[in-house]
Amino acid sequence: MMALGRSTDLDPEPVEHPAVVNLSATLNSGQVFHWIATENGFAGCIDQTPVHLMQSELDTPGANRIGAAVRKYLGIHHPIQKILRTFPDDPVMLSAVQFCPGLRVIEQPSWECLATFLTSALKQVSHIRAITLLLRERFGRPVELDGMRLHSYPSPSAIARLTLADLLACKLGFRAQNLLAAARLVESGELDLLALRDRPTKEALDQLCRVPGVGSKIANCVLLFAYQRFDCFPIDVWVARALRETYFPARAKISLKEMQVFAASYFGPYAGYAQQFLFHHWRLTKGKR
DNA sequence: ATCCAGGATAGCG
DNA sequence: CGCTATCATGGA
Repeated sequence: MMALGRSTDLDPEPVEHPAVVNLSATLNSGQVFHWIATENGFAGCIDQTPVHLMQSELDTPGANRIGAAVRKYLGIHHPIQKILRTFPDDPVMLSAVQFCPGLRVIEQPSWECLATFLTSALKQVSHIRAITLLLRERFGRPVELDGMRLHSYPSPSAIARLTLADLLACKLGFRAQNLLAAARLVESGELDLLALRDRPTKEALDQLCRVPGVGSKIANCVLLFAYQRFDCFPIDVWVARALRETYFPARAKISLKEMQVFAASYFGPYAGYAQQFLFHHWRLTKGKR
């Protein structure tokens, strides 16, 4: 519908730093799974709105005239230099940032984020992507963009009225029941994703963990990627590996709890942002994928 | 063929 | 508290 850089709405506050966002890295760094590469950018939906994102438009000087929804989604307003300065000054952190300085933590719609990470459990990024695109195709709202047919993520109510078999047919496996239960919790109002915005982090984590299939890791992902709680530090297999090998090299075993305690004190107020650099770097260099 | 993936959880000691 | 088996599915 609206391409980058065509918005006419006034922006009273110019972007503090020019947008130095690496679009492809950001959209393929395991925080969002539905963007489709095109000849000159990426096509997908921001919530219900189809958008064609282009690196070239992010790089042009007038980038602060990019549509407000896009700016918000991509975190273009994040004070990235300031954030980077809060990171611990160690060689591993440094090389992770140097590996991909344009990586950003984006801001996703809460339901979409919760649902996709529910389906992410014990799955590779490519699998999560396949599942997400299937769910969108079958149960999302179809929209058109530059001759392409895209789909928004299915709403809680759309999923709540499905059968288990519908979801199993999307390769969800043991995650199907969890997604169905989550959709019904949101649909019934028992889980209020809007209200989470105003709750303290600890309480929001507890609320999210009441959803079957959501534990510490996924809850932290949702708070980080949807609610912009930059101190939240999800620990998946890759980050756990990075932490063990880097900060506890002599120890045979290190518990998840120990790593959480360490991360909370070591990485600073933007620990979650640091975590995303570590994850991206580790997965792409140590994972040979 | 075997191992592993942006995990969570029940059951056990 | 910590440890373990188990849960589907597909790519490497």
